[in-house]
Amino acid sequence: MSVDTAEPSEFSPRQNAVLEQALQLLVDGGEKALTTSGVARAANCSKESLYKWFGDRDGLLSAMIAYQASKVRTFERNGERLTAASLHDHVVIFARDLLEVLAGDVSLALNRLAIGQSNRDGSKLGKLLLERGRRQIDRRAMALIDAGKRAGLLRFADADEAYHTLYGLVVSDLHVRMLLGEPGLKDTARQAERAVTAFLRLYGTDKVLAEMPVLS
Amino acid sequence: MSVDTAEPSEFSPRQNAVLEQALQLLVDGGEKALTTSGVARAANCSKESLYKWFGDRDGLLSAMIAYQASKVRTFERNGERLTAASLHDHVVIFARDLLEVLAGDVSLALNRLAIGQSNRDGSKLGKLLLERGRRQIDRRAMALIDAGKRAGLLRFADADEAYHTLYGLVVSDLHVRMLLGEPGLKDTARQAERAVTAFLRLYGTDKVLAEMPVLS
DNA sequence: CACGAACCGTACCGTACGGTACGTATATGG
DNA sequence: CCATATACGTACCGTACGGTACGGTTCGTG
Repeated sequence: MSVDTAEPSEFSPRQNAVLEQALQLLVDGGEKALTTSGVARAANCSKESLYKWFGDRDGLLSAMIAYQASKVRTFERNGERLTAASLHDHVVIFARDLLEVLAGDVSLALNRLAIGQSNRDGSKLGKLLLERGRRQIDRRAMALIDAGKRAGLLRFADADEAYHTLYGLVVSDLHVRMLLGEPGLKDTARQAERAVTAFLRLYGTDKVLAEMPVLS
Repeated sequence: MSVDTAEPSEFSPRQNAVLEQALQLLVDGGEKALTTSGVARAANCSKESLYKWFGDRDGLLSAMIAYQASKVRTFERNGERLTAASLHDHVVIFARDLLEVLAGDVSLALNRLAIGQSNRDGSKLGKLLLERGRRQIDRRAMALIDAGKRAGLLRFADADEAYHTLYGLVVSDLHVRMLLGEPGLKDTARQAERAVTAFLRLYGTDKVLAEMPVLS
């Protein structure tokens, strides 16, 4: 396992601590609770410092996204040989991780924030969130899918298409429902298993299909 | 074709016109642009009337959702006999309609609004949006899927599970990306076709699979 | 015509936010 | 010991919003 190297802390430790407090505030009370005065009070810093460090409120929001993205690191698979069983397991683990990330407090809060602003700031935050937050997980999935293809376990023409199919099967409308505040959507395990079964049925080669339960 | 009977206009025509203006304002400028004064000005009505009709700002937002939901009516299939080809076509049409609805200006604006508020109002708007906005499309899809099963074209144990699979295949992460403001996601036709192909491959009986192109 | 209800336009109030300015404390470096 | 920089805390300003009050106007009804 090798961890991705992140640019070492875009911000100073003090600033990171402030951003942490800001995220906590956002998670607890939503965007409305995220006032510059509130952040300063919660983080024991001055508003003047906030504006010096982050420019303005939007800069603070961007910094929060960048900071959170820098915290979430995803591990690359090592190059061990894939079998039908281990591919299945890896994809299931990926699916669960994906659902877990999307269901996280901070992730939901930041997505809500970016979505709420997306039609008045030209979707600056949204772009940031997609680029910094999703690239990691996208790369991990693509690497996994590609490895499956090289091992003769998966078959597809367009890897991106296959990945988006997997994503849709795993997430369905869960993300939007969670963003809308629907409670009780935590049964990720079964959902992940079903999604992976369907994905392998669609893209698996005979080697994989042979080990799957028959359609009853 | 029979149109669903909607409770005839929860609001007066004048109020509907006001809500229409409010929606326009929301679409154009986001939540921040949706001020009570702005709505009153745009709709040529008084703030006092707004508060008399809708109680407070939240009541106005709820009314906007209810009004929009009352506008979107979906048609029920008539009971003609389904064949493999017509099932395919109907599902494709459904998929396209679904993407078209989700990509609509007003739909996106209302979803953004509800999501933005969902962690400070106990997700009242979110619940409303899911209940009033989604039930129609859900029912249409369930009816279609059920008809497919009765015609011996589809096979599944849990219709809800099958529907969510279809939804995920069709929408993938498109909805969230659109909510985040990502531009250029309008190639719905191909996306719908691919999704339906995958869905039928997963849930179609031999009658359906026989008419599908082989996996190359 | 007279009366009342509904409604419009505007002015107003309290509040809370984003952003700025200032006085003070702490720390670093010569 | 002084000088400079950094940051804290507080007070302040302008603005804009949600919500209310009020006078004037339209319109339906007896």
